[in-house]
Amino acid sequence: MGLTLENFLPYRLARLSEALSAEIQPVYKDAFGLNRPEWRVLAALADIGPATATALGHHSAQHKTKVSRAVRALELRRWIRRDEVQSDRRSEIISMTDLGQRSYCELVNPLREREAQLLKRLGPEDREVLDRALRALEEAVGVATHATVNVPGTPEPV
Amino acid sequence: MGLTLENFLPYRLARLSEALSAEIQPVYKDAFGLNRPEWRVLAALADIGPATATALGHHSAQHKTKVSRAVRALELRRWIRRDEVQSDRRSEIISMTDLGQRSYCELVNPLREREAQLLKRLGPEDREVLDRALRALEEAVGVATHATVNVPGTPEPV
DNA sequence: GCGATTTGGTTGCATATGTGACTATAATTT
DNA sequence: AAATTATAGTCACATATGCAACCAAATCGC
Repeated sequence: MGLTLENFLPYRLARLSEALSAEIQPVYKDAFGLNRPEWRVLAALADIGPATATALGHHSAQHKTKVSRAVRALELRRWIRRDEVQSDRRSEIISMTDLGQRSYCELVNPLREREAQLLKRLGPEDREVLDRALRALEEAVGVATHATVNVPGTPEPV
Repeated sequence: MGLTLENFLPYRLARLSEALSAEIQPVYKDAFGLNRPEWRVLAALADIGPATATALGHHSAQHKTKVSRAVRALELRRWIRRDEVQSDRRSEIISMTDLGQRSYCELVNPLREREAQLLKRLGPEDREVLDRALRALEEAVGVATHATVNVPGTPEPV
């Protein structure tokens, strides 16, 4: 009759996600005082290079208000810079400053390490399997940032 | 140099979790006005039967303040009831009322359906693989509610 | 080329959540 | 058994977040 929370996929994913996040968070939070939206914007910027806030939001899967606030905070730190774009004066191109670059580099290694430690707890084939499974799920819920085919009935998760 | 958000496990899980949650949420939110902590407490209660708030928190992987607030809200709805326990007057045993039972039943079927629809988008072997992968990860981050062996170096998540 | 609509981004407000302090009771220590 | 410590649960407060309204600029439609 019941549904058994333990086996309920959304619950399992949420629980896992929180656990992983709790393992990762200290790296950007305790050492640098960043919050998650800020860390993500920075990472997105490193991934795709100078871009508009909207593009960063897409690439980091975040609501535009989160991006807006994160961008302001990172700008105050002088980790990023905004430049007007003359062809469209509504938007601005966001890019990392040198300081931002350096900070990101300091940040990214510990993060990679943590992830590696995590993955090391899985066997090599488990890592394989996990990656395939996640890819399938991402496909199924239409969450792949790139190469999204925009299936008709699927509302964009913004 | 970069870390490629797309391939960063914590990010992938968080994104997936949010997407799934967004698919599930309408069922308990729009139709019943429940929020996630409330839904989870109810589900936990259905899973393990009458229990203390602490036990429900463990079983639903939620902070005690979330549980506390959810319990109050559900009590106001008359979906659950609290009974004093004479052997320990600090805690109280929480159980579902008849109304709560009925409501839960109405709730659980649409939720199962949604999950089924989701899983249907994966092939049968993908479902297999996903389950195995998640189990491995749960094991790796020490998040299994039951049968937790409490590995020495692993701090309890709450 | 002017009104209507869309898009990029910000902000006010209401809600959600975690932390730490707190009350009350139970268990442990001595 | 008195004193200490631990546990169950609640609450006040600070922060985080999403929604909706908003502004400004660009695009569309005729």
